[in-house]
Amino acid sequence: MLDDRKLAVLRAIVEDYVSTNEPVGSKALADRHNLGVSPATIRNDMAMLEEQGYIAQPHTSAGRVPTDKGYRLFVDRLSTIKPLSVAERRAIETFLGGAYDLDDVVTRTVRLLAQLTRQVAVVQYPSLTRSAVRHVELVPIGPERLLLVIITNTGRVEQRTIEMPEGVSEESIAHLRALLNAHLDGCWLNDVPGVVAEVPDRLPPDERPLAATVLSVLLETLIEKHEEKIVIAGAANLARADLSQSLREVLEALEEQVVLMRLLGEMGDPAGLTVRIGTENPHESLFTTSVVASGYGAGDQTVARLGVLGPTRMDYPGTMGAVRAVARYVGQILAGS
Amino acid sequence: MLDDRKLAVLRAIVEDYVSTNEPVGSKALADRHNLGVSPATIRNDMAMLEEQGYIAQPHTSAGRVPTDKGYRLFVDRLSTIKPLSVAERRAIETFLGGAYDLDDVVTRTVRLLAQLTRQVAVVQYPSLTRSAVRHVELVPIGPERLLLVIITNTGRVEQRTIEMPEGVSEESIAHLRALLNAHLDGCWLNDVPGVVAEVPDRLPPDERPLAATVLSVLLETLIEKHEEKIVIAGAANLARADLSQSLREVLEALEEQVVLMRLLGEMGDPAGLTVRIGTENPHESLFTTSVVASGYGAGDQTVARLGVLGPTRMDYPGTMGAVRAVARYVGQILAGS
DNA sequence: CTTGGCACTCAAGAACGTGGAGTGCCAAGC
DNA sequence: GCTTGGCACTCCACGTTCTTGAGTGCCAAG
Repeated sequence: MLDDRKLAVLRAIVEDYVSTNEPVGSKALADRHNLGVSPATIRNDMAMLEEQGYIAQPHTSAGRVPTDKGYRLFVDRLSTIKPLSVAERRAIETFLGGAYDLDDVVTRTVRLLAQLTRQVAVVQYPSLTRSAVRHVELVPIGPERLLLVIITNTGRVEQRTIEMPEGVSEESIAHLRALLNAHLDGCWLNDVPGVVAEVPDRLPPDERPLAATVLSVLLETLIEKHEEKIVIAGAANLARADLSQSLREVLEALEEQVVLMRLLGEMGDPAGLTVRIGTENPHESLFTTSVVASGYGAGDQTVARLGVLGPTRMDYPGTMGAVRAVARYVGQILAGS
Repeated sequence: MLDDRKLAVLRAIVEDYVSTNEPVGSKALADRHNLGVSPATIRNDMAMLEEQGYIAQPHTSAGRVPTDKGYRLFVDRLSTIKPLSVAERRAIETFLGGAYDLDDVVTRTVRLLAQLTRQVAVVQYPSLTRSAVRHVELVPIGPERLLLVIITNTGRVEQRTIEMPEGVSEESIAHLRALLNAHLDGCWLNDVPGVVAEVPDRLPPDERPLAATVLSVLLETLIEKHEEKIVIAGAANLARADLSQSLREVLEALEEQVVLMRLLGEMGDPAGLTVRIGTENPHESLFTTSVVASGYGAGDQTVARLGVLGPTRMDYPGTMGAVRAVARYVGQILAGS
């Protein structure tokens, strides 16, 4: 159905369209790529490609533009991920190497990705649910207040202040802290609720009110923060790409946490690269955009996702290379720290 | 030079232009506002206002548009800050009331402000330098690591991990912690370096290496985080306002931390409302925009700033009302928590 | 199957006209 | 001296028309 030459034509169309942003005609194709055939032949091929839905004309007597389906075929079968240049790799290393805490890693990553791809970058914080407790701390601050700090093995630190019942002794607090750490150290956050349920029983009755308060806040924190944090950068790059009328919709969508979550969350393969093109996206405002995303994490394990969003008319090989490289490098950083 | 009627005309021009987004002519003015004079008279007044630079025509035979100077006069002398409606006040209270930690307060505030004004909102985190230490905590995590947590009276919590020298005992850590808290509690962050300098002298020699490490990290944290954090929301509102060609520039400017800092930082009166119009802004990309900002803080003391950015063609009275109200309310929240 | 030729289509841009909102100026009126 | 209606003038916005040229589909010959 689609012989090699037709595929070559499709590839050429995608490449030309991406670089020129103008519908590409048969003559231009014959000139710029040496396909070894005449424009007329290419026209025949194009007619067939159009019939099958891989390309379309904005109007009669205009050149062809790839459809979502065309981009999909291009990504799946006609392109190879483009490795980064040495300079780019070096830039990543120096830029991310200087980070000194998780916040810093994440913000640097998102900016780097935006700059590298010249598109909108989206990075999800390492998820709590896929992390384990490294340490729990209870710090009295003032007579009736306590600070609860939870540190995870992904370097994330959550804190909440707690109003204490009156008349709680230092020892009770120390005792509870010891107990919590004994039970929770290394515990997957998913499992925390189960483990924690039995803690009050092991305490003397007079310490139970404190424990109840602290535990309810602790669980609340884990659940509420389950709503995971996402940062974006490079929104200005959207203005460069001429999504014109839909630009505002896209910007609005990007400000909704929920949409962003779905954007990254519903990607197929959790570890590898995923590309979602145009109408494949989960939200109507993003039908004119594509998303290239990847999981990342310390070692093999995926703890969160990152990616970029841009017009469907996007340099897929380059973008995919950048996303993959950044994801890997962030993984190394997380593993090493 | 400018009698009352001319000022009334200017006010009417600003109001009409803001609401219609079209150059306003003498006839429209006479119709919509009852100035008690004929269009011809208004034309004379307009000629004079133009001569003095308060208004301008986009081209001959078009209506008039306020200049930056015109807006300035309007803001300074012709308008009064518009108090929020009861519904709006209630919305602020319920929306901000539910916040449970500083991060939450700040993100809710910025979103609220964006929604209320339908513009881009900018909120600066309460600055460290203008805060005081409330508590310092040292938490051992793992055999060779320590977590340093600094809690300020503005609710901000900073944490850093520290690589420990080997063979440090629990007691040494507890000792250092006690000493730090004794010295630093209530201490202005500005004064921390001075206070901290003498701490090592009071320790037995074998605890000094630990102290040195911890103190250097502590100081580093205070200095580095001096670079203050800013969050924005509502960028999509920029697309609605038709800054058209400059939209991209504005978006780019908003992504630069430095520009944002200057935007809020260089405003005059630290406590009250400040308005900066068009070319009064510190960055060329923002010459088509105006900024309405205010300090906020617990009690009287200003610990940071917040504000909104929009086209110069902006509803100043309404925006100023919203910014002032939100700033006050955030102040109350900070004071109460 | 490929290719050159050819008639056809249609968006984009230039050229042109025109309607109307808005102005400045002037002379008459209060 | 300020205000006002009248009036000529300007010039943008908008619609119409024409032209141009890139690009197509089809066909008959190679």
